[in-house]
Amino acid sequence: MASIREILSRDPDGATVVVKGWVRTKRETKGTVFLELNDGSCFRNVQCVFDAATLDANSRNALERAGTGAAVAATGSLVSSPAAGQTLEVKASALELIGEADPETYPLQKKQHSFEFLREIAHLRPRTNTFGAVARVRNRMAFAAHSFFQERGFQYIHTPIITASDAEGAGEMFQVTTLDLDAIAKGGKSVDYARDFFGKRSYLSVSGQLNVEAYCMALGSVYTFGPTFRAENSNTTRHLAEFWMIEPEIAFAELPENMELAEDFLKRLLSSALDDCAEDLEFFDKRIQSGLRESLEAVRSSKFAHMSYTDAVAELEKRKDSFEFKPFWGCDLQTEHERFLTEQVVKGPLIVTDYPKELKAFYMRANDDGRTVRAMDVLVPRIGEIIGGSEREYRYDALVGAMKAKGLDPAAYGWYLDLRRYGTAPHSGFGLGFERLIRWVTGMENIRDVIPFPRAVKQAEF
RNA sequence: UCCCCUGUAGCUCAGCUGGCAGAGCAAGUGGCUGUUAACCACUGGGUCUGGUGUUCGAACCACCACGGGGGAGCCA
Repeated sequence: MASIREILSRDPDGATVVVKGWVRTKRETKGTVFLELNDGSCFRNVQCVFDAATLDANSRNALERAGTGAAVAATGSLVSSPAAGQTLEVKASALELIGEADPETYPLQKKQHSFEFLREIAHLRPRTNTFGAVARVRNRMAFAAHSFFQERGFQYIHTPIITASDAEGAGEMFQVTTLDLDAIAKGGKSVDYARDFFGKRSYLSVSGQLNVEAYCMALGSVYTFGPTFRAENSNTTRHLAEFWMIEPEIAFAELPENMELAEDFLKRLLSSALDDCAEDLEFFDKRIQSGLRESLEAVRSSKFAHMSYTDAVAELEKRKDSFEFKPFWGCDLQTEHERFLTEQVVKGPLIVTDYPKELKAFYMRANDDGRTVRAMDVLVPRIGEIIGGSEREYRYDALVGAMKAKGLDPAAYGWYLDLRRYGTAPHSGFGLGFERLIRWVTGMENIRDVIPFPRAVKQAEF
């Protein structure tokens, strides 16, 4: 059986084809019925044309009951279409109704639905234009990410999802337990984690970075691409409790090389979207966010701007009055600051480097000035921070000092410190939020609409 | 966690100062010789999110709960 994508690429030579898919719309005139089928293989539908008078009873009955959402198989010949709107169509001679969709109750109609409504039927929304396109782009972006790294000799490392380290320092964690919480609550006793599955408290990982650093110090260029869990009580269009993160880590590399990698990586992903998902992107450009393609094209052919945190703050201070939060050296860059820098100052992606050490994690390489670290955040217009990375602190004493300064116990990081004790070397890496990338590439506003089944605060349906 | 908005038909919404529950789309039926957001006509469709209160009378006012959205913080 050929996919609709494949069928639509053929010549209209009258050959017999069987199209299996789901009915998107049905249009009827007295003698002719038009059925548009989609099978998810591409954005476009294939139009099947039925002459009711020439159909046998079975097909006529199937056609009558084939409403929006029904699964059907149409048999006919592939011909060029006499009407505008499509070049090819299937002149159908038979229709089989595979799975009915009662039009009285099927929630999807042949009209536009709000994303809020579609979120409530997440199991059916992939059957819409928008969510089908999102899924295809998402797939392609994952493929492009692997291709990019594999072509450059990076090794894909599977870092653990469960961790017993409660101090990875990247946010609230979900606790994992096999203890019977109901029984413990009823018993009124305190929890004895020694009796838990791992013999101690354990959590879902908030980052694969610390683990992948170990493999970086053995295999050179490595990356992770896996699910990540954050139990933050954040309710925004850009946070999820469960999301996918890509984290490359490169050995013997300092910050400039890291920035170059991040820029090459993002450009490669954009190129793949523009070239490999042209049809889907055309839809996003037309219906979701106008000017999308042009802005992605512009990024692809631009050079990312670079700015130190200190210079960024100086830039912001010039326009102090236009901000709700007044910028000052040492402040965290607010959303409004990030947007100003990317959308007004550099009008494109911006890499901000060398943040005050107080704002960043313990593992970042300290600069000689004693007050900044070699961090780099990639900010993009509309989205804000899409990548957070750094050169890592590879000097044992400096790393222990940074831990203590942050109130962390070096003893809890024994194996991580071993990496600095034996054959340590400069290395750098970053984390890319995959869903944020998809938001950027598709123009979709809400991060819950670029992952199939979103998990967020008070939201774990489906 | 904080701030703001919102909840009325399957969907998107209107509903004035408190006085008989509305529209468009969808669905059903009929019509139409090729439609493509098809078109035309007709029909059915409601616990106005839930609770409590105020009132002769509540979709509308007050309070509480729940759901949805947006913004901020946290971050990827």
